[in-house]
Amino acid sequence: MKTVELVINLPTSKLNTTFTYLVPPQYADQAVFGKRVLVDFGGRREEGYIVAEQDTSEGVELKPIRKVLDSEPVFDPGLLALARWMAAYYLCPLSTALNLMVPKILRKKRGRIYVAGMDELEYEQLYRQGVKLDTELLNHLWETGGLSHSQVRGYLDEQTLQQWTQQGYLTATGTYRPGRRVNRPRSYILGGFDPETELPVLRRKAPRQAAIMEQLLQDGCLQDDPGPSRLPPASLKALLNKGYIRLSPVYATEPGDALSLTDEQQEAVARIRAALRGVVRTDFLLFGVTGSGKTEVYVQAALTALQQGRGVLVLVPEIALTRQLVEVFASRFPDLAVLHSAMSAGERYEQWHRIRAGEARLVLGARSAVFAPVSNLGLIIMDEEQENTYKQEEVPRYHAREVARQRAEQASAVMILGSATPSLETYHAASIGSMQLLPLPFRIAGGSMPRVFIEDLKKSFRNDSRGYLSPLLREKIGLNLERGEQIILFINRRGHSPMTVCWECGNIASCPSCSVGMTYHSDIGENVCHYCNLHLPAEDLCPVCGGKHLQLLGAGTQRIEEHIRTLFPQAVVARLDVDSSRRKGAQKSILDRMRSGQIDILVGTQMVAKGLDFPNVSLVGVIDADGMLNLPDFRAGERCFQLLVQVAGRAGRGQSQGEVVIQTLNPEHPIIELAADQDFQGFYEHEAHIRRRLDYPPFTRLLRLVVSGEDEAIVEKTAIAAGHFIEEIIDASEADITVIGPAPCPLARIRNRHRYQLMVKCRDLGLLKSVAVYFMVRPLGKNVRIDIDFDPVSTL
DNA sequence: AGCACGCCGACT
DNA sequence: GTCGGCGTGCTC
Repeated sequence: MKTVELVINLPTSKLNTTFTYLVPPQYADQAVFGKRVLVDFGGRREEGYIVAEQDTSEGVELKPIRKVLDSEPVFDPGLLALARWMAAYYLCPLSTALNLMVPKILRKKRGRIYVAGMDELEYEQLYRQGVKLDTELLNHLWETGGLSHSQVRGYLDEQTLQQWTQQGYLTATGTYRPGRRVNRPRSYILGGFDPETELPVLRRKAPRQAAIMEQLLQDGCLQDDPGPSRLPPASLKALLNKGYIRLSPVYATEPGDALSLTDEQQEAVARIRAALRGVVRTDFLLFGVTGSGKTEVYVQAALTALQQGRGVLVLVPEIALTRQLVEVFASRFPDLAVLHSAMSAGERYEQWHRIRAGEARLVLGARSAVFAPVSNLGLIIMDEEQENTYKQEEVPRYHAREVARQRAEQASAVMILGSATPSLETYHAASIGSMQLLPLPFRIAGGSMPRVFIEDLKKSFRNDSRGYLSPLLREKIGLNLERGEQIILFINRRGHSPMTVCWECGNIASCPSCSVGMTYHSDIGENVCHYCNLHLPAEDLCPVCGGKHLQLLGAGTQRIEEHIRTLFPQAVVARLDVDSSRRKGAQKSILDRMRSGQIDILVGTQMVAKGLDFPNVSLVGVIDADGMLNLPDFRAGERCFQLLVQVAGRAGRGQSQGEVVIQTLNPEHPIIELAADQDFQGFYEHEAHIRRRLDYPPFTRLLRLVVSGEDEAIVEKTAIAAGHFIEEIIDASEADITVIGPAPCPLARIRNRHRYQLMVKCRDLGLLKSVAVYFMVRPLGKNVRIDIDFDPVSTL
């Protein structure tokens, strides 16, 4: 008899084991690796993932599977191995990790199906207890494994159906057959076809195929768009089968005839190619300043892997902020599959399906694309590897970089991490030789690095206290406008102003459920909490004392935008932040207007710092560098450096020399000075020194425990108890573990939950895990939650 | 996750 | 004397 090993789809690590079920003969063909099935588990109906198929000698008492839910497998053995690794590394339920592999549309059941809530034997018992159901219906259900709503209605009225479902005699479930796939255009090219001999034959026997071939011979390429003008599918299929035509190849350019590459690019490409051809896999750090031509190296590496018949995965922080990279890939690789969050579930599924079917061998997407079902993976490229968006902040809290590294290892694939400002972890790995460093130190367009001015706000405030722009920045903006050049102003805070203070009672408007101030948003006239997104109307009078003297302190993008408009009424000003680009297409329209020169000054949050390439921008102003520097997070310095270098890189990408003005209260701060010099090496040494001394990553492993709950006293008590427990482990093992805290999180309360955190530092990952396991297996108490985060990126 | 089994406090 | 708290263990 056939049996299957199942992972039950319930979110507990306790179920990271498999259960064996019997496959009734009628399901033998359908119940295969990677599909989901419905089973009786612990007295109820649950879903299980098939992770192995076996045969067993008869006589073993096993429960049978009830139904096969998928029409096609949702993961392959490689992805299962990756999920297993995630479950072990991040200590999450295996089923939760497997869920990540399944496209969302396949997580929603379609076509409601009713199955019997009991088998024959169980029914006999019920019958003896006086429960009388419709035997004919039950027999039908047992035979077929499930009937549709209308079929069941053939036996029962709606009310009885509802009643029986409620009592558990019937179970409503469904299958995971997705909706219709969206047809997408395909292009075909000539296969093996000899017009001289084969065309006349075709004309006689299959005139429609002949017509297609004539068209193709004439144009060289054939586009088949869905819709009324669609080519006859049967003819295309016949031609494909004969090998006369082929689906258009994956790449447009031959790897040989690369665009002219610089020496450094050639060297990088050569080393990546060697690794792709070699036996020992290698990870690379492609370290290149903005404009140094990383993209072309990616493209060449991808071409090589595809030529070897291997798949390629390209990961980007966010599709919307990486449009230029996406466009390059889309134009060079017509069969690229793109996965992003703005797509409908159906569109994503269509892409997922193309990847799984091997139709698309190159996949580009954000974080979750690391789980795309690419087979025979040869290369993973991760652009802007330092970006925090690669870290998922919900369970499982994985980091796509680490998952990618693991996937590359399992698939013997090459990995390239690309950045102009690598994370400390990655650069450290490169400097100790566990990754190969590929430097691209120069801008290829020949553009020089921008000239950076550090403006001491203390000094300019003494001279002129008006507004948020120093006289220097104001003057430079004026000059730039006269020259008809564009300007980017960067302020890492959205909204109008982060603080509303009452000068009569001293009250500061703050969120009722979080321990943060409300940010005033002038466009909607509301106060917004940036943590729980609560909107409250902004009042004219103080809500506490009724006082009239409310003042808005500090500035965000909206206030800077208004300020600029009054200072430079002749200029066209636009704002780019999540608020201004929330409406669909709004962001694209702002960027297009910027590109075509309709906008003179673009004010924005870190969105303006990333990946934009506007040749006519010759001035970048950083309104407030200190806000980034003084966050209570050990990575604040690193983040500040990265943002400053990135935003500075927006200046002078065209002909003229770019200028950058950094406004700060701490002009001598090493991070500011190093960023002004664009001195990554200096920054690395500076920051690595601090991290080593304070024992922070990359010199140790970090585990963050957040205890949260509505009752602050209980939360504090639990956190302290947790701390004591860890201390005991430390004593017992005499290992080098350090515990910091417990202490209230910098954001001490979010959504009405008080939060305390503990940081556990230890070089030995195994030991850190044993600490975490304790808290996972045994939740500490009622009304308190403990969240576990390995390698946290934020500690707020 | 849900549910059963199992050992200690306030009550019809 | 019971009813019920949730701690521990199990689900093929």
